[in-house]
Amino acid sequence: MQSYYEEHDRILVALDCIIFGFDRNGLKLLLIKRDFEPEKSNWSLMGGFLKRDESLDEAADRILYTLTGLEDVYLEQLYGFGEVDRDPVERTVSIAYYALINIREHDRELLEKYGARWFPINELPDLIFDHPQMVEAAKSRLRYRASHEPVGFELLPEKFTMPELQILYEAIYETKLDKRNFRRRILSMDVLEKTDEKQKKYSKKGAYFYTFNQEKYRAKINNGDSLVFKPIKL
Amino acid sequence: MQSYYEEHDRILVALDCIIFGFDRNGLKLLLIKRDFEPEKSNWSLMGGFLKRDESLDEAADRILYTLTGLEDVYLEQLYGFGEVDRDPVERTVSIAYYALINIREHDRELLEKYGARWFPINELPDLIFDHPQMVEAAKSRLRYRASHEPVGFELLPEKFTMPELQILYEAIYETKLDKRNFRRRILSMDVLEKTDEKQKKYSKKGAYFYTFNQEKYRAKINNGDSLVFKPIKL
DNA sequence: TCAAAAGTGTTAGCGGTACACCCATGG
DNA sequence: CCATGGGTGTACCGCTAACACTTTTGA
Repeated sequence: MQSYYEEHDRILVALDCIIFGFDRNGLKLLLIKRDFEPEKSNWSLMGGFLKRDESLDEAADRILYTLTGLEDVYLEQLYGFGEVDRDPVERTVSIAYYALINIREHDRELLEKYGARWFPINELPDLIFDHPQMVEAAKSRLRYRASHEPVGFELLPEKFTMPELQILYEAIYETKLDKRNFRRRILSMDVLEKTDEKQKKYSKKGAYFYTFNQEKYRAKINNGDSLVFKPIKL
Repeated sequence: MQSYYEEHDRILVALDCIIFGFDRNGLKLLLIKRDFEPEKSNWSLMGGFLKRDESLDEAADRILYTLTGLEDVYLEQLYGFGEVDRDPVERTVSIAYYALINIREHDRELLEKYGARWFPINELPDLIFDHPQMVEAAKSRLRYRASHEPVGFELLPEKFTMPELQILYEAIYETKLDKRNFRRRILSMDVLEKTDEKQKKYSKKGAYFYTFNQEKYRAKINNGDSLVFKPIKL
């Protein structure tokens, strides 16, 4: 009975990406200047439409790649936004994804091409449609994830210092954390490797670089060592 | 530039509902016998297609109402499933929702009409398409929600006993809990009202009925009394 | 009177949190 | 030599988890 399928509405399925980055000044979001009507030249999340021959995840990857030139980055589906009037032109459903990328590693030319800019998370411009809701949902999901899994490292370069990691967590949770307790907690997870190198850019003493040992983490998880990453106080 | 929209693919958007119920024998899922091809007469989640003039939430409400005759029940969006070949007939994206309903309150005639049946959560028949994944996702979401918010009460009648509530939590977490610790924890939330009535069906002594005080709960939340419902050990 | 489920308190150990001083170095 | 940020240890408190007996009453 193919006809059961045929009598229903076909709808535009969009994808929108909330792209997080981080530097020592805090969390950032990558936004673009929309280059078509309506809302042309207003700030928007990077988005696109789902093609018939690609999965939702593939489409999200493609859209992120189009803007940043990055592949294999952390990308997680967030929520489906489907109010009838969310797009004034035509009925669309949008599946929002959020991405965590290393803010230093993206293709500057592409960013320019799309009129993209990094905005501090607390100084966002007005966004089109329901994009502000999407951003809120993404912030909240990021907080949840970061307290249960080591996603924070996706936002940092390969080598990072404890003070940097702490600044990141403070930015995600919008709170101050105690230096000693933070270090203890993170190190007790036993998935960081201390290097001998020091970061001397931001202090005279210098801070040791650490790396995240992904294999060690996976091994723990597979061992059933549940809850390696304990929730961090809000 | 309307044409920017026009050049893209329109796709069938489906919705599927994972419907949870509960009785003293455990968690149940409401499944239907699919009545059209393909996979006709195989077990399936209750589903339907999104109409152009309704939001995703409205569509999910409608689909749930169609099967159960219930309105205003707990219904939360779960995840968007969008593999290219998830439906062999035509490309569809399905947004899964899960519902928590009181297993005693649904329209038996409707259930019969759709060939629906309650299955114990651990004795599900083979399900079509990617529905097994959807069920797994729903179980995991339910566990998360139940440890952070008082959603468990959605699955119980207005009046319920402590032993019943405990059985429910044990079913959700698939674990045994200590009676004394459980009661203390639940009562410390201070949102249950003890009644003078006793449930005498299941024991000679009888167990007191309690009711959930929704207003008290909301008041607490609005007061910023965060984390009223402490996570329950896995 | 006894079987079966309901109800009730205490304690020990662990983990979270608060807290203050020394270290290394470049300017 | 001093200013700046990096690095370290301890003590208390509260919460979690472990644990066993009494109560009620229908059969």
